Amino acid sequence: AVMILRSRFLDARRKRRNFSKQATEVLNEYFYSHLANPYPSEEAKEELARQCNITVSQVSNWFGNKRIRYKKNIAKAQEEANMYAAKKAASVHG
Amino acid sequence: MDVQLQCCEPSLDWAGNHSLRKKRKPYTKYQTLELEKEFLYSTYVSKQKRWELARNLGLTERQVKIWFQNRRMKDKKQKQRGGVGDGASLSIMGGMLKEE
DNA sequence: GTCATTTATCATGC
DNA sequence: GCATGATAAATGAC
Repeated sequence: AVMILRSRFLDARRKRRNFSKQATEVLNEYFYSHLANPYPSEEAKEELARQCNITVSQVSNWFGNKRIRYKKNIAKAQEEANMYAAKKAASVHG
Repeated sequence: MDVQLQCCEPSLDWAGNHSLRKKRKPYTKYQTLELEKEFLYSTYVSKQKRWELARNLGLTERQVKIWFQNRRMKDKKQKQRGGVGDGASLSIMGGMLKEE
């Protein structure tokens, strides 16, 4: 029980703040200019962290979330496109 | 939002299908509590203890092993982050106590 | 073993 | 109500 209380304090989710607009801009700029390989090196992460005034871990978190969510949106958009393409094809032949 | 359409170059090899991966399944409070309890005694678990934990908690030995690995990483990360006393005031404690 | 990830989930912001 | 940042399971490189 005591352990749970301590974990509540250590859990930073309960005090999450959105990054500044400038920070998000810097991160997005790097992400989309390295879209072929959006995996910044440790040095690049430190530089990004310095520019954005956040920690290296936060930079890693941001890129992790960005990659999976970007990929998911692409997949969803593609799925939607295929669905409407199939619907159109069916209506034409029907 | 990531509504930047792939107009020219959809060749993102890094976005490969890892979809055969086993889905993440959160552990129960009891499972986590027992694992944390054992972690207090030792951050490394013996093979014998690992077998017992797996059997008692309905987990595989691999899951117990990986839990301790992740838990050690979490512990290291917390220690790097300057310990427990991060300026949290005691007044917030009251709100937490009645949650459990 | 560590450690950077992937992925789902959690908790919060708005 | 989702967008977003952080964390919890799970994998794989080394």
